[in-house]
Amino acid sequence: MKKAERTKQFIIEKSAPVFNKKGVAGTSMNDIMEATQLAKGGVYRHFPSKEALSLEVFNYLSSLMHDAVTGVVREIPTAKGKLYGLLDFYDSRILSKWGGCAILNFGAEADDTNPVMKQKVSAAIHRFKNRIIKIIVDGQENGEFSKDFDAEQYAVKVFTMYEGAVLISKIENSPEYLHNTIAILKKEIEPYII
Amino acid sequence: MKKAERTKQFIIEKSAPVFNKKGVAGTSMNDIMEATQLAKGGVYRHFPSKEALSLEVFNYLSSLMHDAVTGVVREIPTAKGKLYGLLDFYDSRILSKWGGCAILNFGAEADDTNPVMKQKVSAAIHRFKNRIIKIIVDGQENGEFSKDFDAEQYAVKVFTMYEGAVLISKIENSPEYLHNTIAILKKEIEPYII
DNA sequence: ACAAAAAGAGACCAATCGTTCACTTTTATA
DNA sequence: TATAAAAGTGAACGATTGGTCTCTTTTTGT
Repeated sequence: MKKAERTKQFIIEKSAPVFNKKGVAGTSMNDIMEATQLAKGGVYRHFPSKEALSLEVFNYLSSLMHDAVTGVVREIPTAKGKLYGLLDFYDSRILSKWGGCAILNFGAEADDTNPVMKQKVSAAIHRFKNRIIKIIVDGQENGEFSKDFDAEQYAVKVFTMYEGAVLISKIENSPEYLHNTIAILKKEIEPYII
Repeated sequence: MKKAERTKQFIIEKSAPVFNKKGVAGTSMNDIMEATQLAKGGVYRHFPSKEALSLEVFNYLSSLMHDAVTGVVREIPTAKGKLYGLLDFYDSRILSKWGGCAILNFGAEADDTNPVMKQKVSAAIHRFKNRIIKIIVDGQENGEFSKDFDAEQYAVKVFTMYEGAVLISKIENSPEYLHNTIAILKKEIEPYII
């Protein structure tokens, strides 16, 4: 009863980079077998279908990222510090290692074909956005940021520029695009710091 | 001799929205047969493989967009007008009809798996970027824009925000994200207008 | 340590994949 | 309009797809 849970998680973790790099349609169950070193029966005992596995993989990747940012941000007391820390985190981690941003990869594939996945990506975007909004609003309430700092607008800007920067950085093989983009996003906070 | 060329182009045009929506791995030759109403032999006479077709489809979509923007921009005399016209075009056209931005769709799928496609996407990004840079530099040379308008930085910003905005607009089913993003990009030109 | 239950192995399945090819139909040329 | 060349058809190919099922192995509770 405990082994099952462990193996299920193991499969998710080993499959995650495969799905993230090759896409759901581009990943075969043989790829999963190879990544997990399990036979088919071993995988299908824990997941009813490839699609079900792919959904849990997106949940895993999405939560992994979200929790990591949460951990970084929690250690920082000020709203301004949280915002910079969050941006620095997005600058450093994601690229290359696991095949880029899951929201970008799964989102671009799912938007016209997979409503269930699409909704999960939508939820992940909302978490991404809402965390930034909350940090800014908190900062406004305790006097760190001026009231004319448009939290919603800035949050969307971080999302769009970040996703676009991940895309161009990966295609051009140059992390500098992401790095410069983060630098710009940081600079744009300054006018609103009190 | 002329029929062949016409049919080849016909196949590319009918396949384009299919590949753009479902992805290369997610599109089967049966999908292409259905979209073109041709039999398998009819398709394979003009393309040696599905991959070859997908590459020509990306070229087509990429050029289609580029040429359309070129057409819009050419009609406008001033650099400032060209820049606004270009942004307005990106705001109005792309979404929904053919399944979003080809650079985003093909790029996100290809970056970790398909070096040939990846290079084509890279070339498309360069064209996107270089056109914006040229407009700005021309505007600086004829005194429309101030010299401290960072052309490269702004061009990358347009790219990243545009691609990110297309992604969030499609996932959230709300074109307003793209619309607001374009509005922000327009506003950010103002300080540099002489 | 033992028996019952859970987990994993892997042969097997029908369906679909991308691709080929012998053939028929259409097109272009004279 | 006759004919050669080009274009398109569709059955068939082996490989691979996602998924099932029976059987063996491992884990678990006592």
